Amino acid sequence: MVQMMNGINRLDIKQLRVLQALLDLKNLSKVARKMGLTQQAISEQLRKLRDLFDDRLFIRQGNSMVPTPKALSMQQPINDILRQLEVLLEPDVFTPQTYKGVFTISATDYATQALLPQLFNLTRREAPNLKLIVRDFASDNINQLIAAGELDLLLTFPEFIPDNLSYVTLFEEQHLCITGYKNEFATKVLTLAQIAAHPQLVVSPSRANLRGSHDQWFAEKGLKRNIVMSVPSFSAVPDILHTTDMIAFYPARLLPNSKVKALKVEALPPTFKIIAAWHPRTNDSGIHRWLIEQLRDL
Amino acid sequence: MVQMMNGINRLDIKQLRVLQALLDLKNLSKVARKMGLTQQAISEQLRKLRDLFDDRLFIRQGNSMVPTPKALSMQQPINDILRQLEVLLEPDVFTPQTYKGVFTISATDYATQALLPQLFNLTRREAPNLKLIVRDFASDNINQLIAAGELDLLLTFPEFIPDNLSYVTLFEEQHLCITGYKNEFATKVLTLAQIAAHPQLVVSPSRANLRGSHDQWFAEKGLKRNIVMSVPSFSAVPDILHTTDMIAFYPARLLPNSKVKALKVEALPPTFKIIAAWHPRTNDSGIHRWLIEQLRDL
DNA sequence: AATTAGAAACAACGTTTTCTTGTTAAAGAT
DNA sequence: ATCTTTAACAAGAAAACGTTGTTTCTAATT
Repeated sequence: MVQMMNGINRLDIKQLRVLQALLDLKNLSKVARKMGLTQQAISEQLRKLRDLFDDRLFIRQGNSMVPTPKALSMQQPINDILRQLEVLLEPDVFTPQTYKGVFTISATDYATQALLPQLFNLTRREAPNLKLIVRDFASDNINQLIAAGELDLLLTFPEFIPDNLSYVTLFEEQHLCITGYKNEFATKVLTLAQIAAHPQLVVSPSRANLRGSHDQWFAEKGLKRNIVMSVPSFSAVPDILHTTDMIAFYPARLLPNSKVKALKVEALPPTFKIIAAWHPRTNDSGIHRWLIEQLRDL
Repeated sequence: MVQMMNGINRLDIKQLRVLQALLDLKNLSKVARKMGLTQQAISEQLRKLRDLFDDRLFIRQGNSMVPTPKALSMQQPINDILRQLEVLLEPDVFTPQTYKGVFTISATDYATQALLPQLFNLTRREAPNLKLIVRDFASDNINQLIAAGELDLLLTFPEFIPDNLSYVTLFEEQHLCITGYKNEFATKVLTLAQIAAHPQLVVSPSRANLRGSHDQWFAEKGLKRNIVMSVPSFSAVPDILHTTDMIAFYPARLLPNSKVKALKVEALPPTFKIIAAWHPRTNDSGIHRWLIEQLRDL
């Protein structure tokens, strides 16, 4: 790993621009004026270019400098390279239609069901060259993954995100009380006591236990829920309710569903928020901003 | 034409290499080691890059630097640009099969007939992307044209080329004495006196007059040629001889020709040289060297 | 919780590069 | 022949770059 001071390291973009201008104007003084420098400076750059390319490059012919074949042969490549450099420096306007890349989202089970189908649908149409990877939301090593850039976006509940991340609330969600569609329940409004007493199913994505997200809310009202079953994901709930007489609290956005129906209850549990969170380093990223914007508008 | 010190002029190839290496290694110290510099130097370059692109580019995450989306999006273009720069710096090996360009040859009437058909044939096969332009050889403004790069190569006689040009002799040519194929001449060897006395045609490309290139040679032998006609180009000679009883001195390389036949003469006029000449600035040009090589081998 | 190790950032200074002013030399143009 | 234009050469000023020395940050370990 020695400092190699031959070839590319001796070349400078400014020198390329000098060469380009010389090929165009064939006159050092004009190039100097164009670039806001003195003729002597251009002469010196030309000397270095000659040394570097081992070719005179331009031969003085009276009042104009005639390019050598070597110089002429470099014109096109130099123009190409300089144009690419300009593109590189242009502050990039994000255009979903042409954006090409892979984007990794970590989403909770709920977010996957409530948001991603529509998001996929949208991106297939609006950003056909964008590839999305969805990973399970594993709240323990989130920090590592997102810090290392292995995750680009989190779709989850506020309580799960580390506080060094940026985030926006996408929407508020309401749990409704549901049961299998053919279960015969009173059509009249149920009291919370009746609900609490009924055998019920909870979803516990993170830890497998018989505790539900609204236990606290029931407790405040002096009630204890009759939880008899716990599953790790929302997706199984309708199927289970369909064949049993259990009830469950189920996010409104995942309804309607042909296998279940909502029950009328005297009070609804507190709403909860769904947020999108990302690492602050991606605050200015076009793809992030666009995707988050789309998620908010779904 | 003000000195615009924003954007491309602030960027440096070395900085691009730093960025490339950072994207690869994600660690300033390692990049520094790889490039034979100190960590501090890389840090300073990164600072400038951040300023230039208005983006943090890399966020420190413990022992590694995580690239921002902006930095990631620049990886491919930067790799492309750097590779193109390397190609630019490689001393180019000339390969006729891929060479693309226009080459302008100024050739005398004779050279056009004696060399160019075979050269065209060869280049179509060996250098399919090379375009050749042939111009009449006008000896008075040759210097200007070749100095200005409007002519790449001259195919002519040594006496016509300015002495600041480089040249090689392609071959020596012999004039033969010819007449129309059905003319009834003695089959025995003709004396120079007989030739001189016979009505004859000369070719005077440059100045229209009744003087031929071998007048001097005849004069040395005390003879004066009976020149009765002058044409500006060799190509018309066989047609004219075909329908008259004239004779002419005609380059051996343009024979045989169905319309004329060579006569036996007691002595042949001096040979003459055909040279290829070019501007010294193109001494090292691949295409020049290749074409001249081909012409010598024809 | 304190310590340690690895790494980036900041600061000051020396070196190299680049640009400028001044001048010379070469090639056309008047 | 003289004048003008323009490239090249020279020396010094200014800017950029890289180095050593030091501080700050972060994560891993005790």
